[in-house]
Amino acid sequence: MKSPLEKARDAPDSTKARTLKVARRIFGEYGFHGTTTRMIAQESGVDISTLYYHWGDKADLYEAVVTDIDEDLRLQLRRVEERVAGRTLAERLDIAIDEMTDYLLVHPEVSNLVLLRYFAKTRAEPITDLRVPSFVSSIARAMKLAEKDEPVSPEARMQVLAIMNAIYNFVSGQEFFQSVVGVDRDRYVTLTKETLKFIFIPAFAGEKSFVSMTNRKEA
Amino acid sequence: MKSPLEKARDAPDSTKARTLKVARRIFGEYGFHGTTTRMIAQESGVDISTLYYHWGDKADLYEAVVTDIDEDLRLQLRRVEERVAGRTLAERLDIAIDEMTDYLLVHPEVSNLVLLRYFAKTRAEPITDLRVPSFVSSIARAMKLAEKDEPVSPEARMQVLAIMNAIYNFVSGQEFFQSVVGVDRDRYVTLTKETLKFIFIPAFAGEKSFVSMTNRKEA
DNA sequence: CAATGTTTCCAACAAATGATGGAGAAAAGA
DNA sequence: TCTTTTCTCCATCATTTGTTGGAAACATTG
Repeated sequence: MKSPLEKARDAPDSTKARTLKVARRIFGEYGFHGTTTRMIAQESGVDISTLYYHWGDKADLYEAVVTDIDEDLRLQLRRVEERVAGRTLAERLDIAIDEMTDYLLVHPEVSNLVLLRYFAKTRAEPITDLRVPSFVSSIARAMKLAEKDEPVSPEARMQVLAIMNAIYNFVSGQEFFQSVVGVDRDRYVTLTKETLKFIFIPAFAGEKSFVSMTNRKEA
Repeated sequence: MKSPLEKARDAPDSTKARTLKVARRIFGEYGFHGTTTRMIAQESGVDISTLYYHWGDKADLYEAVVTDIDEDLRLQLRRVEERVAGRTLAERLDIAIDEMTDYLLVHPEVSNLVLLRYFAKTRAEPITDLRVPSFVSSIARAMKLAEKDEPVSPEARMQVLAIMNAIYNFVSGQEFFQSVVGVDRDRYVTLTKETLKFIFIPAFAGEKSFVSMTNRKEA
């Protein structure tokens, strides 16, 4: 038995699948309260009541979007994980930054939605949780910041969050930051990757990187 | 002749000043569309029409909030700049991270509002621009990422944005990230500072930091 | 084909929300 | 004190927004 969400994924041309895709984009751009059901219906070329027929009320649709995005992100993280297996830490970071940046630039609503859930409250808190905690652990393990079968330390979790957030920020803030930096889109993408590597590779794979974080008092 | 905003700042107990303060907080928590004028009025203990009397319509009030926050942030950046003058780059980073983190934790609506303006569209785009571009340049100069009277390079701008965003994210995402990391608030604050230093000090002041990212002028 | 189930749209409603006019209270100025 | 100005609230309005009932169109099954 398939869940409604899985059904929508199966038939990508169906009205239901199309409305979900549009909802992802618009919720990602305007946030929960900035999005109206009419905006989604109109962009989908569908009557508003059709939306309610398929997805229930606005909060239900939003939950479906969050679940859908979480699943996409999980798959993408797994792909990257496979791609970097067996490499050195510096190489893994290099590849992961490239791949995640490229992926998110094609699906900006993913990072948009994640960031908005981090930073903006909704008046009636939605029920669905992001699967960020499990993603963070799995990335920390892939980076060998934790031993297999050992719990991932708070330090390692914070470091993973810092990396993920830095990528999300540059992707979702593209429009704004591009104008601050004063470059065109291609250059911005290149600069994003270069900057991320410039910052993170020394910290995790530089010469001093095995001096543990907590013992490091000076600099 | 004083602007209305300056007047509100002068008399911190006035209704007008109080409503602005409440508006800062609520716009920061819920974003523009997630905030209703009634929420602000109620939290301020004031009738809704009093709000309109003082500030004009919702967009006008929002603009006043943005301007107000921009000014606070500018002052804080200047304070930090003075505090770190004459030190080494590693020390400057160390101090700046501590100071900015502490400041933003006391005024979380500042980073909330900035981040929401980066990442969330509003249906009717507000007119006021954040003064981020000028802040970025001035920080880059303070970090000696650019020579005096020379334009600040795109590379340097990106690096400054990365630092600012990392701090903003950990402060504004505190509630969410704290639960991901599984620590109490005090520990989270400590971890935030440690993680930021762990990441940024090697990149900018570590041994390999003079291998230029492109053609970064060093200190 | 007939009958049944599914999908879509039109029209409408109720609540929430942004906004205002006007009366009175409070403060400032004469 | 009287007058004028500033401020606050109550009542109300118009629009937007979330949501639904029901009829028609379409598809599926017997």
